[in-house]
Amino acid sequence: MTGWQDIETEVLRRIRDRHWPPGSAIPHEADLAREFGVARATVNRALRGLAEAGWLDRRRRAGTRVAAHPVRKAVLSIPILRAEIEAAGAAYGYRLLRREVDEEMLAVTALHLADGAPYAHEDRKVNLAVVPAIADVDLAVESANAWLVANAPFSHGNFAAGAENAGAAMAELMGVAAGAALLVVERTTWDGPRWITEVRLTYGAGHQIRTVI
Amino acid sequence: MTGWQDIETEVLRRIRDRHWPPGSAIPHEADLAREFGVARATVNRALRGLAEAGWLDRRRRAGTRVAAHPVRKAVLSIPILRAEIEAAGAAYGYRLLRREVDEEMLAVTALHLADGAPYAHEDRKVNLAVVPAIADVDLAVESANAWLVANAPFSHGNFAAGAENAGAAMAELMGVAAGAALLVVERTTWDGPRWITEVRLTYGAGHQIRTVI
DNA sequence: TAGTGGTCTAGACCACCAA
DNA sequence: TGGTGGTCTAGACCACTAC
Repeated sequence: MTGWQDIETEVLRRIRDRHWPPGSAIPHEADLAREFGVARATVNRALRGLAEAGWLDRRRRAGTRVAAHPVRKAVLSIPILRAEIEAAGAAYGYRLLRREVDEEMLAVTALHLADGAPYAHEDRKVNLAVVPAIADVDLAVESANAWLVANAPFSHGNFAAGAENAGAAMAELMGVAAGAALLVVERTTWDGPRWITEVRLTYGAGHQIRTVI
Repeated sequence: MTGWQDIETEVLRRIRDRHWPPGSAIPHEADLAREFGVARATVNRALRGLAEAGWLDRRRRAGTRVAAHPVRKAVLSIPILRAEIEAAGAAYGYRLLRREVDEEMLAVTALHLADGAPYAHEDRKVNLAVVPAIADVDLAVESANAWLVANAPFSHGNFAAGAENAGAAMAELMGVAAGAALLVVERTTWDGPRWITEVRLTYGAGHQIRTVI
């Protein structure tokens, strides 16, 4: 049996073998289809996947070439904090620190706990013009994080991760020494042209973002 | 014209509208094909994409359901440091700090510079049993980073990012105050079962990993 | 065991763009 | 303007799994 995954594997092998070196053109879909004895659509399925993964560059008329610099991509999943903590086998806890409404903006500060210990500090702003319903939610019970995920789907957003030294206040909240290096993740999300929320998550000492390549 | 992207857009709209709420089953491919007036393969193409993006859960016999917790995914591209620096419009510089061969392992420490300023510190180990050729490379000229990308393709790897306080030596190298919070990225890559390299990149103060969701 | 998604085929037309 | 990838079709068979 020859399926598209077999073809993908074989093409990838030829790229790794340098049988088809970086920058070189590989045979047309029609030729490969003849060689493997499958329909062109099957070859297309395999090559499309490799192109999406960054191994190939494909252009109409110009043909398919092996990418000069195979840019590897890591997929970073962005779970709800509660799910992240419970998936690690810890008990989830939540503490609302501050809630303020200023004109069309809701500002929330909260602490997420794992087995009672500080896990992440959440500093969030929400656009009330877009999600007015959150003004009526008791954020001491349900976190803005969880509510928004369930009730305010977004179309796209930005993601940035960096390192910062803990200030005195943050250090006390997170139970670390002042100046400790903490991982900070910032996200802004939009629903089409409308800005929904901006969040800044400061994780506890030693926390890592992990994924596979 | 009705293409698979139009169907993808429409299905996504119904999910966001909660016309098809989280956890609910959506019509079969055959029904949707009839509704949109296209072939089942076209519907399949659209739904497959949404499933890969995390919006849908699909199982044979069980049908297609809207994901209960739409786990959003960010795609993190992992470029070569030189390309990353030059893409930012800065001049790339490189300085080899240490090179040691111990049995079957090559250890390299180097500094990557952007416009002459420290950009990232690289601490790397390479398995010489898998890529013996790197032993003959003049790493003072070409970075191990660049050489490996071009000559030692890997099949998979791990990725972890965290924050650390700069020690005295690192602080001096990177031109920051001792104790400054720095972003540290660790990667291990494999070619099938064979371990290739393990690298630890310590970025300069304020550096962020950025992507879109 | 029956119903669902996964995949393949042979053919077709189209969009794009290098020559 | 011709060749290449992108997409769609109608039909078919298969793999998996809830029932």
